Amino acid sequence: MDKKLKPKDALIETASRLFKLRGYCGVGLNDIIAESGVPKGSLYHYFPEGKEQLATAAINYTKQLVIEDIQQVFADASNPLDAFQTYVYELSKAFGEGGDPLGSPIGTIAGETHTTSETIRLACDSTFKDWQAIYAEKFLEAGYSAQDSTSLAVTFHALTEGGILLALTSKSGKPLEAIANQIPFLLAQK
Amino acid sequence: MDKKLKPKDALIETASRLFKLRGYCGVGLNDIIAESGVPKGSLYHYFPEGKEQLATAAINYTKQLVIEDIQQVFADASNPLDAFQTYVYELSKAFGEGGDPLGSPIGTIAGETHTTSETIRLACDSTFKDWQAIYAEKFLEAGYSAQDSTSLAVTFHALTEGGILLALTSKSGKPLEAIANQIPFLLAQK
DNA sequence: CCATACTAATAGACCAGTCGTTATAATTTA
DNA sequence: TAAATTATAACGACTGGTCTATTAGTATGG
Repeated sequence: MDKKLKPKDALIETASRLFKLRGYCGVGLNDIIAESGVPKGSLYHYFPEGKEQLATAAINYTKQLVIEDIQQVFADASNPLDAFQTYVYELSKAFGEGGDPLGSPIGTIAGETHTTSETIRLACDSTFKDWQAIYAEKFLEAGYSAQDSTSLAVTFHALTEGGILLALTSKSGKPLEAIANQIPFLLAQK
Repeated sequence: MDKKLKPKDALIETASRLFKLRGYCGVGLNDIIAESGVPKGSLYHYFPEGKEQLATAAINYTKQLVIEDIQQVFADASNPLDAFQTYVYELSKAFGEGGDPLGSPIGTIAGETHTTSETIRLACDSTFKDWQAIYAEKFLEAGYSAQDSTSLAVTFHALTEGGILLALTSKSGKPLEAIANQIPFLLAQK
C-alpha cells in the first residue's frame, strides 16, 4: 500500500487514476487492490456497497482536482477566453509530453455507464454541471448575458471533453493545441 | 437472428449498436450473440480473432454511417457553418426525443481502449481523422486557408464528441441544442 | 500502570457467475 | 462428397462480492 496514504484515500486515488485510463468496466477491483496494496477486506469495509460506491467517490475526488485546476487558471487570467485558452493549451502540453498516459477525467466513465448505472451517471452529470457552473460564472462576471454565459459554458466544456478524447485517441497533444489556437478567433464579435 | 441480415452483418450491426451504448468492455460476446441470434460458433467463424476483430468491423461500419450523415447535411447546406449547425441541431433532437437511448458512435470505445488495445485505438483514430477530413475539405471549399480548415475541423469535431457525451450523460438534447445555438456566433470575424 | 474489553481494520480464502476463447459435432450448402 | 456454416458444450481465467478469522488500536476499570 502507498504508505503515505490512508487505505481509504489510497483506494480512491488509485481507482480514480485507473478509471481515467481504462474506464469503469475496464478496471477490476483486483486491479485496484493490487495497485493500491489495500486488501479486499478493507475495500468492502470502507465501501460496503462495492464498486459503484468506490467509483462515485473517485468521481467526486476527480471533480475536485479539476475544479482546483480550473479556478487556478481563471485566477491568473484577465478574461475568460484567455483563461480557457491557457487551460486547453496546458492540457495539450500534458497530453503531448509522452510521459505516463493520461485519460479523460470522467468522460469515459460517463460514456460507459449512462445506460447501466443511474448512480454513476448522476455523479458524472453533477460533476459536469459543477464544472460548467464555474465557467458560466466567469462569463457572467465578464459581462455576458446569463443565457449566453450558460450556453458558452456548455460549449466550452464540450470542446474540452472532445479535445481530450481526440488527444488520447491520437496519443498526441496536437488536437488540443489546434483547439487552443482557435479559441481567440471564436466569439470575436461579442 | 435478424432474419433479414446475413449472420456476419447481424453481428456487426448488433455489436455496433451495443458498443455505442455501453462501450467495449461493457458489452460481452454473450450479449452480442443473444441480441443478434447468431451462435457463438458462427461468431468465431467470421471473426476468428475474436472480440477485437468484431469491434474493429463495428467501428468501420459506424464510421461509414456517420460519413453518410455528414455528407448528407453538407450537401443540403450552402456553407460549412450552416451545415454544422444543422448537424448538431439534428443530433440534439435525436438525443432529446426520449426514445431508445443513443450513444457516442465510437467515442466511448476510444476512451476505454486507448491504453489497452492498439488495434482498436488505431481504428478509432483513423475514423476520427476521416471524419475531420470531410469537415476540412468543406472549410477549404468555403475559402478558409488550409491550416485554418484543418484546425477548424478538429475543433468542430471535438465540439461534436463533447456535446454528445454531455447529452447522453444528462439524458437530454439540451447541451447539443446550446452548442448548435452558439455556432452562428463562432467565427463571425472570419 | 497494567489488564481487559470492545471496535475498527486487515487479511485472504472462497463463492457463484461470467468472460473470451476453443474444440468438436452436426448440419446445410454447393 | 467436400466445404462452409451452425450449434453446443466446455475450458481456464477472472469477475464482483461474501465470509470468517485475526490483528491493531483505544477506551475503560481496578
